[in-house]
Amino acid sequence: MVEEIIKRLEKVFPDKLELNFSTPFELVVAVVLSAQERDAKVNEITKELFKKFNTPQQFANASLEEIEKEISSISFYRKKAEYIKQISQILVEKHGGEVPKSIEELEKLPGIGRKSANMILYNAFGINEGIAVDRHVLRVSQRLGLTKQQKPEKAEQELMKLVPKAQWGKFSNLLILLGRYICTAQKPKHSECPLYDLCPSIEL
DNA sequence: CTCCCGATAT
DNA sequence: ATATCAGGAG
Repeated sequence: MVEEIIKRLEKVFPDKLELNFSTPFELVVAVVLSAQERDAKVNEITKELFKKFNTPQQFANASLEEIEKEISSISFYRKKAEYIKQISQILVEKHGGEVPKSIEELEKLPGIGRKSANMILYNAFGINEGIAVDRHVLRVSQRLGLTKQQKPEKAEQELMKLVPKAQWGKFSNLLILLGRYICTAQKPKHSECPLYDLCPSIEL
């Protein structure tokens, strides 16, 4: 079931995020900005933002106001500016300016939770330590009958048993795109879905 | 569970 | 008008 899902989705979607980034650190910033926000919007903002600052050192030295100004059209921009500055300071002071490659260290960063940590590990470093379960992955997994859990952390535990470890990151990336474009929250586009015939939610 | 927060789809 | 959006912290 899961193998078939991945096989079909791979034909339609790429195994990557739609967030633009050129370094692991840029991905960290983009992921923080993407909370409750659309990727297109984040990309609009990071395009200009990364011209001004794109290293932890630069963000750590920037004032909160400078950062806020660059991202003010995004949701929760004050909190996000604060997180980005704090993360930058921590990376400079405790990680030699590098993004840590463990889920424990990533989760300690303010504004980075389990979902973001998983997303960064796979998409920056190719590491499969967990499955990033966001709203899309949760919704699509439930509709496909892969889990009935309502909480992302619980759903992740169940999904990790169903999906081969080597495919965790890919699975998440593919389900996000399916959820974004086809298996949408409202009015899912069943007729365009590559998983139409194996989805238990359709003939209800 | 509430707050953070603005843009956009419906 | 208002519901929702690639969450996380307190």
